[in-house]
Amino acid sequence: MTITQLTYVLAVAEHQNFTKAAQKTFVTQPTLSMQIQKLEEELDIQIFDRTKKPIALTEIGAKIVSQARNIVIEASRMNDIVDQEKGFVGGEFKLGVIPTVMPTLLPMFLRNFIKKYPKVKLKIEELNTETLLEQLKDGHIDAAIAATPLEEPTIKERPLYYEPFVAYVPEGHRLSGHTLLKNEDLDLDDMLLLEDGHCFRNSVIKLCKSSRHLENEPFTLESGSFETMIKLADEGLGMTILPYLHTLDMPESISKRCIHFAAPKPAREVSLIYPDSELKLQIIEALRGTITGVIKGAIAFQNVEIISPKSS
Amino acid sequence: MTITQLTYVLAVAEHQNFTKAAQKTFVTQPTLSMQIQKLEEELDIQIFDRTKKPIALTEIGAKIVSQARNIVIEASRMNDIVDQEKGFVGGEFKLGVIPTVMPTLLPMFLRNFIKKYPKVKLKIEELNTETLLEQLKDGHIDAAIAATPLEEPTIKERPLYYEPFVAYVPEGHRLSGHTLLKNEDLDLDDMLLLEDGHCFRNSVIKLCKSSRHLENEPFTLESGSFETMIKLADEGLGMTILPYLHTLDMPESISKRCIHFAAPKPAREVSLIYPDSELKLQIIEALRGTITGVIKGAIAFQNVEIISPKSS
DNA sequence: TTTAGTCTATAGTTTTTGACTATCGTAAAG
DNA sequence: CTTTACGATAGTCAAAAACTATAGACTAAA
Repeated sequence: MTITQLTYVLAVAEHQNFTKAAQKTFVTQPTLSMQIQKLEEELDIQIFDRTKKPIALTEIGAKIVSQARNIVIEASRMNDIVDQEKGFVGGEFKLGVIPTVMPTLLPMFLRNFIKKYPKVKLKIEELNTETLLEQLKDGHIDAAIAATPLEEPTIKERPLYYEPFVAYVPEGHRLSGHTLLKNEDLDLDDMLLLEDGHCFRNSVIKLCKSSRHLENEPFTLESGSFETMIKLADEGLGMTILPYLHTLDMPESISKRCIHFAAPKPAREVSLIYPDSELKLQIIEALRGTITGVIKGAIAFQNVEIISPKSS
Repeated sequence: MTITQLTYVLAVAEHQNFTKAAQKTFVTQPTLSMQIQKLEEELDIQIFDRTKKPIALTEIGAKIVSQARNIVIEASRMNDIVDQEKGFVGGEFKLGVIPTVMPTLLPMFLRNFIKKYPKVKLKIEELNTETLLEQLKDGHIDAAIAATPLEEPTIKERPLYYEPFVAYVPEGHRLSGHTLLKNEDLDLDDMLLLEDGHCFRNSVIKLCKSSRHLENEPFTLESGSFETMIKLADEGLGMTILPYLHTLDMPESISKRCIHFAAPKPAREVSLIYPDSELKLQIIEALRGTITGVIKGAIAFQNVEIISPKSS
């Protein structure tokens, strides 16, 4: 049994296809076939059921794969140890980011980060929280930025900052003219929401405690971007809630209609999350350091009330 | 990096000597030298400091070795998984046993065990608790039988049975003639103890709560075997405490001088202990099953008070 | 019912590497 | 100053891991 064989097994288990797995592991398909056969022979057990289409794991195969993953994770941690010792922070690093954080946070720290850690090949993907968690668990991404707390048992959370919610209230709206809002002022009925799948949507729904009817809305308008929602609000279709950082680079004409909440301000906790295998911890720490560094200038610590992103 | 290389590293780290490590891993010394060099080159780090005599780990080397151990343990667990699936219980298994349990428990279950699991090559060694724990931690033995609770963080305990203490009171002793004893009746002054290093000694000292002077005894007689202690007691040098199983195969002439304790009987907890890596768990389970099976016939469950073996 | 396409297994070959024997170099011990 | 102990190096061989080419099985479309 070799670590290489185990990575082959993991690749096949993931792609359910020898050919694709071979590409992903940068060997030819026969190589991969033979090595897996050899491992099966050595353990004297069938890992894959090749009669099924697509190829499937046998019962014992599933256990083998799970253990193989442990071994491969432990093995790759060896490099982490060495890197950490050398003070080297580099290599490929895949970061997932939720859509409502992506456009505001990224420009703030990315330049700093790649300057400070030029050897890290950062690959950033925009994904919703659900997909983020899946991909963290199966190792497709190394870490992610998401709204927390998520209370996932195998995922660790390191808070980065607390971002207050800000209300965007168009002219003529019943709340227009207020200087400070309270949670009780909100009503789901005239609230424009992000489309389903955004965790920010859940937070806003939670915020509107006075919600009368979560289902059976006669009609609702939902959009995928805050910019659209602001436009819809200006059309008189209601108000909306924005995360604070989104309000920073707005033209005066729009930002003047933003109303803050009274303390404790409702806010979302934005965290760096990663699997508890803690691979590439030195890069995760580097990311966290950079982000908290730049964010300090933008968000002063305030008296906040954290709104959980979890639905229900 | 291969698993083989890691086992070589572990062997060298353990023996602090390439030649011995090579013997233990069944390869020649140059093979081992080269593989370790190759690993050091791959990681671009020095694992061993070869200038020191005997050879020493570098600072980073110690971390590497620790992680190598993790990987090798996870790898060997792969076999466990396969064995468990096949219902196969076999292979070499090293069991440590404390001296005061060895002669009584072993004959009771050994025959049963090797009959039921003929493929297990059981290697049994008599060791004191301290050595037992060391060797469990560094993997020299797979499991052990010892008096518990030990409260070792990395060691798991599975109680096998509770063995009451029995007093051996020679003719003419102040307690002779009693039918039931109480803890308060005991006095360290006329108590014959096993020599230092036996955990049973600690238990007995704990049992004699009324001990006046743990140190500065004018003179004490200590022996390594219960048989000697019985003889010494018969010579009028005091009384002694025996574990219940020891009293079972005694001639009537001796057993008639054994006095039991009143409930709750002081007793020792005898457990199967093993590292929390839980390697060879299926053999450990097999052992536990066999022992608890045979012990049921010998020790009825009774109202007992557990005396910890830890010397406080 | 062919036929083309998709996948995995097999055959044959080359390259890599793990292991061996023999021997050297060096540092501590006699 | 030699001897011994121990790790490194050189050179060789065999096992094994990789590759290319292709066969065989199965699916789905013509």
